[in-house]
Amino acid sequence: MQSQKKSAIQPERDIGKQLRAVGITPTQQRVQIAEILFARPQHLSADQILASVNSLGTTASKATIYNTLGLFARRGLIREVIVDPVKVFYDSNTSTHHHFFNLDSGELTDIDADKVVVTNLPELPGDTQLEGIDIIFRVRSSHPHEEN
Amino acid sequence: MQSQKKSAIQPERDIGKQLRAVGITPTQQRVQIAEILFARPQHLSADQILASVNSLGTTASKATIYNTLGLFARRGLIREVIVDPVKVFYDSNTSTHHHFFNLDSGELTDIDADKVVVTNLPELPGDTQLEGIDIIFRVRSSHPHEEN
DNA sequence: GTAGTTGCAAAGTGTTTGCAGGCAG
DNA sequence: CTGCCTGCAAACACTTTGCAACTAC
Repeated sequence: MQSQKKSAIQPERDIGKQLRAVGITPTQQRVQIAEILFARPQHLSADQILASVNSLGTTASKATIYNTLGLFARRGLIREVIVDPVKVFYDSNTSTHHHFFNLDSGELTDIDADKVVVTNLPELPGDTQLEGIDIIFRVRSSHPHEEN
Repeated sequence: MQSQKKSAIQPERDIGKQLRAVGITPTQQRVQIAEILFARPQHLSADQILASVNSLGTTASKATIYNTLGLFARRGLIREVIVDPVKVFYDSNTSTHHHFFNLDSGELTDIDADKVVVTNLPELPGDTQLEGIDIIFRVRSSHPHEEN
């Protein structure tokens, strides 16, 4: 009984544990940022996270946001999604999956891994190891569209 | 005989035609940029193109490089490759294919379309149309690697 | 107490823009 | 001649960095 816990009751504690589990000291700011990200699977930009953190009382600086996101990503807690030339998205869903990227709205949507089957994997260039596969379906909202 | 031409003899003329074919006025700079890009299938950044153009005698400004690359991409002459958060690559190979991206060297390599078979295409989000599919294999050079 | 973290502001990058002068047709 | 291009420099947006003050443990 003492090893059981109802999740979502004290998220802070759990998040602290989660961070420690990957060797990250759980500071106020990091826990705050993690709470926002891990609340549900989602795609957020550094800016959005900064805004969320600061609207929740505690503050974090831009520098800390970027440091923390980079750290989380290196530790595998989140995934960087590079689809927009202008900014990076951070995805709190780390299970294998892919994305729709709406070029008009800038919106990012998940695609279940089993929806896209990749066969015939190519052989890697000499002396490299695979870090990850990104599959992005670029879509546009269907209004008639001028090309210029 | 008059409608035959040995390619690569007067590339400028051909490129002029190619540009006109997609409704682009072939100015000096645009032809110059197109020549570099179309010389062979390759992946170049705006910076690299600027350097190439300027080392070839004719000059083009940064603004013109960006304008031209954007224009070429919209007209389908080249393809923008978004893999590096820091800069866009322009790919003069417009046939369907995918990429290896070496995170250590920043190098981009082609993968033939038939090497990667995607089955089970997901259905698009309501009211959108597919613009393109990007598949990127992120790899690292195989030296032991510290994570921090 | 001490290593590690944070915040601020300044610097850095790639890219975009405004506008005067220039070139293509 | 006229509208479209080009170049310059300034503006931009995102991200990174340097360094002093602060916090976790």
